[in-house]
Amino acid sequence: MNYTEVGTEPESKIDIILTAAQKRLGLFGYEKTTMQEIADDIAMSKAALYYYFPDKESLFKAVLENEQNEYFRLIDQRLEGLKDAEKMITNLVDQRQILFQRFLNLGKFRVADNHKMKPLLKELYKNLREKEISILTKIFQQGKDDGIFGFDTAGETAILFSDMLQGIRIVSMKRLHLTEMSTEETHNMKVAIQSTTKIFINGLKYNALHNIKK
Amino acid sequence: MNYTEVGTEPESKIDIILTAAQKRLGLFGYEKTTMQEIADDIAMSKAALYYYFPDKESLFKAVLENEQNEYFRLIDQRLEGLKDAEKMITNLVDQRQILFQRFLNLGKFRVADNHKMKPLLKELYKNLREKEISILTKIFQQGKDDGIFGFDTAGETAILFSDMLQGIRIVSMKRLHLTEMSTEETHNMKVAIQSTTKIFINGLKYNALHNIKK
DNA sequence: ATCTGACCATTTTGTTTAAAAAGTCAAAAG
DNA sequence: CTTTTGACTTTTTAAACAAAATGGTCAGAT
Repeated sequence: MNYTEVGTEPESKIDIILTAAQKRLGLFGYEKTTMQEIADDIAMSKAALYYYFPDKESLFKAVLENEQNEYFRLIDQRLEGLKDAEKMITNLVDQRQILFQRFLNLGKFRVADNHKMKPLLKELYKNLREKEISILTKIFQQGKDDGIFGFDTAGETAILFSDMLQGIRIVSMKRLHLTEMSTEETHNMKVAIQSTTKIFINGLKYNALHNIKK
Repeated sequence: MNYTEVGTEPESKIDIILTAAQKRLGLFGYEKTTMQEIADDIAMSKAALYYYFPDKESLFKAVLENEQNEYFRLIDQRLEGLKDAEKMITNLVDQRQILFQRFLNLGKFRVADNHKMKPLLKELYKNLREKEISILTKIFQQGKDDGIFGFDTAGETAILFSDMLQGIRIVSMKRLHLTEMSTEETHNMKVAIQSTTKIFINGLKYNALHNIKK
């Protein structure tokens, strides 16, 4: 099209590429998506893609970074205005669950064929974890300042909690077929995570009541 | 040797085979251990192994079942005489950690190359989990009866706790090289598990204090 | 009843070759 | 000057095949 669309922001070329790459990644995963296919999808030459991104990895890294930013944007939005540390935690946990669903659909966790993707994902995941722990640390610290949570250090507690959530997710996943995940199974996982979160929070409350530091 | 050793139980052939298989499994894992090698280790022909075990899988399954039985024997021993539910839980967690170390050395969790072992391990692991949950359920129920724990059902709580422990273990593992595990890293994992256990237990105590069912 | 060497069947591993995909670049288009 | 392209090179994957290794069997020896 040689005219600017009306009533909608003209997407930048980079965004067009990212969107196409995101679709392919979600449908087929990293290895089953070729640069040529992405180029064809948006009526571009493959060489043009390399004008915007130095290599395939950078392109898909950008796609995943987009996803990640969107997640933290939503988290901020959800936590905005909340004063109660417990509510903030449960909200974050819920949102995390939604992100997880998206990443599932996005093929991020298609463990089967992500041999090549691993180094890419590792770095990205590390970043995700760090940011999440940073948010959790603030919330836990606030809960301590308000006198409802008790623990030694907020940072360590945040790490424990984050790892625990991640662990339950993995264990739940392992118990079913990696290819599919029914709504019921998703629900069971959600309940498990919520129940454990509840107990964990109550554990911190117990500590506060009994002046337990560690 | 054609004489019976003095002062020591003459090991049965089956035990000799199992011991050799266990050593190899610990050093090299399932796939990197051949029946021929085991046979050579104990100066036997490969065919003789097949006289005692119908196939490779059965042999290694027997090895792992041995390990598992040993674990539960130690658990029973440790819990014997304990009345306090909290102490029982922490004891079980400690013992579990030791089992995990052994299984690590034994190559059980060498995720890298256990493609073939999976069906075998899956069944065995399911059994381990069920027994463990059964023990945990009893302990939790006792804690509830004693009025120190609060929850809806002991069984569900046991499952949550078991999955949580397993999850933390996996997450800790993932963060380091699969091939090696230093004593420091082992220690960190142990601390993480103990801390989380503490918080979980306190969460149940909190529930008891506040008459929370769910 | 226990064990063996020789044997078979299946899997795994290497090797070669062809196709596909990643990545480059000089030059064209606007 | 920025963006885009077709033609090109290099690297990676896939297929096909042969060779080696391994699991498993069996008649017969001890």
